[in-house]
Amino acid sequence: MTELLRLFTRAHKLLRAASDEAMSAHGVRIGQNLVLEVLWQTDGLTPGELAGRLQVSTPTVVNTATRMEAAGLLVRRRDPADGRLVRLHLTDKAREAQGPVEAARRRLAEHATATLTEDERRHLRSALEKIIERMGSWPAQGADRGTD
Amino acid sequence: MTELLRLFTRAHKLLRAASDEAMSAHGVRIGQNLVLEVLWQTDGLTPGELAGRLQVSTPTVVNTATRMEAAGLLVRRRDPADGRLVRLHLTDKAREAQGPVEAARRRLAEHATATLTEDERRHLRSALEKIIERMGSWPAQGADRGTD
DNA sequence: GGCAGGTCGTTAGCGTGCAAACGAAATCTG
DNA sequence: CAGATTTCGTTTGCACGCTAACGACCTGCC
Repeated sequence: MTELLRLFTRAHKLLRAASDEAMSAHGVRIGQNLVLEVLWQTDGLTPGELAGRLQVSTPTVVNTATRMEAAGLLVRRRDPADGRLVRLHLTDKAREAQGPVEAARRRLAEHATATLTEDERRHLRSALEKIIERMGSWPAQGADRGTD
Repeated sequence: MTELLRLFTRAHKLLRAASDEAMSAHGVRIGQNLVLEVLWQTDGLTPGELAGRLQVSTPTVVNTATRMEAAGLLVRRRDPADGRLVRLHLTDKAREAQGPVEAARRRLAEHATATLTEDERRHLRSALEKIIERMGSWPAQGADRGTD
């Protein structure tokens, strides 16, 4: 039964490594991809907003943003109306990476599930959704953040 | 399609956090669990052997072992026959944790999949195995990558 | 026997996640 | 209006993965 957890860990590690490797070719590391996916849709969010959408802690977003800034993927701008806020804006470089990065991820997902039938993929997706849903009711988990 | 990767990441994060939280109550952190699972079966392995079994890099095992040593879960012993080797031996504390930790993980796995039918769990397990199998053939993964 | 090269564990440095402590800015109170 | 409180981002310090560089040890060859 707990072997399911092990399988999960193993599969995730492989997928993560492959994903990182695939995106690195386009100047994007795996942790930055989450941020990009949101900012490609909605530019100029704050670290806190991003953290909420990504279900990640704010320091994680801040640190990732710092690395992305160093990598020339985004710039920080102080919100003129509220001096506490910082708005993250993508650079052209980041926008140009969208196509290639999304394509790379699509290829990866297809490769990983190549030996699954369409039906199996649907089942997998469904099972993952159920698990995610279910884990919201884990004692120490659902308590605070996560309002998206 | 790539949403499957996102679901995977999300589910893994939730499971990992819950797992860590569940085991921390017994003095074991999530990264240490992999090492323990192997050493509970076969005590006295070297970092390199562990890394091989766990499909993890040797430095990862070394660092984890250092933390586990500090936590009183294992001791390092130089191999008398081969001075390069270090053998990792569990302490009583680590052996006593086996029951509780395994029980906690079993509870977690059952909780996470509580809304899945037995059939769905089997499908999930099968899908994960196929993905793991499949990822062995990802370009940069199994073999070393040439200059392409 | 001694040195070259291979095989170990370790260290250093980085990316990615977390929680807790901190400082600055806005807002709410008296 | 001034002080307390709340709300932000950031910093700090930790866990856990990785690669690359290093140092200790063993082995093989002369």
